[in-house]
Amino acid sequence: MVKIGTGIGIGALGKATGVNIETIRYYERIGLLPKPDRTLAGYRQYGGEHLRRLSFIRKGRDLGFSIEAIRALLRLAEHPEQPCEDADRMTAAHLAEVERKIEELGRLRDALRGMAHCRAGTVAECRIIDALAS
Amino acid sequence: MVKIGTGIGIGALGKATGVNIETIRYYERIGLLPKPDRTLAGYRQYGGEHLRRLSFIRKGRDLGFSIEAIRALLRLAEHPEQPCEDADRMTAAHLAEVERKIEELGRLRDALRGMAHCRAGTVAECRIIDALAS
DNA sequence: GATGAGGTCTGTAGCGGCTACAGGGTCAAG
DNA sequence: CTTGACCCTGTAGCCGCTACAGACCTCATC
Repeated sequence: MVKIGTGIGIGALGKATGVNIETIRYYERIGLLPKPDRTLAGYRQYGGEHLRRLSFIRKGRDLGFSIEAIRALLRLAEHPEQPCEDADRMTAAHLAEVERKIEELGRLRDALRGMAHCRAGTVAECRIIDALAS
Repeated sequence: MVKIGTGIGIGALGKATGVNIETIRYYERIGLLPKPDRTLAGYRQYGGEHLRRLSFIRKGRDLGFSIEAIRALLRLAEHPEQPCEDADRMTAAHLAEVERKIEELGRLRDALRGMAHCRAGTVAECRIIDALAS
């Protein structure tokens, strides 16, 4: 291992953040995670800043924010003196979207519950098939 | 218009079923909807069977079934003498998946509600950014 | 018969957010 | 010196569409 400065490899970064290695490389490719230094052999070497940034991304993804939303939130986080209206607006919009999806899925669930557990016997009298075919 | 037999065009089929024209062609391409006859000019001509089948597909999609699930359900619907266990099992599995998603989104909603409506003022004290960065 | 508006055709590429290879290089331990 | 774990690049695939470009066809109107 040829070390240039101190840092961790992509595997360690992945373990530390819970992000798949391939995903980390993907984030680099789309410019979400800055390109790290490389060892002489060409291995990526990450530092604390990368770790923090990738954790941020991971948490944002876990909360369901889109990549573009996270990009915007990262830009905001880099400018602590700015007002946080934008972050608030984005979160509210995302929350509304999540609530909308919950309602939609709730309606779906009710529809599915209403037709499931068909004990008719054959497809000819099956309530499920019938619900779709009618 | 060169008519061969009687049938409706792709636009009329789309309107009748609420399915986008491009999507109809897509369904044909992936073998979900059988290839229709063509007029001499090469226009697709759909009949009642296509209409029924596409409605079935549409309803299945509205219920959130995957394309592959719908393919299986269509095969079932074509064999009315068979037992409908499979349809029941698929619906139950899908219902469970929908319920799982609802719970997951509920957790997401709670997390977002807990951090939203940040009135801190600047990003430096923003609860939203903080939640992601910490 | 010319024109224009709308419908339709094929083929291909793009979306989001990864994920999965193939085919190679690198490194440390035994 | 070999083994096995790690890492590299580049590309293609997943799902379910959607959006073109560039052509062709049909019909109503003048």
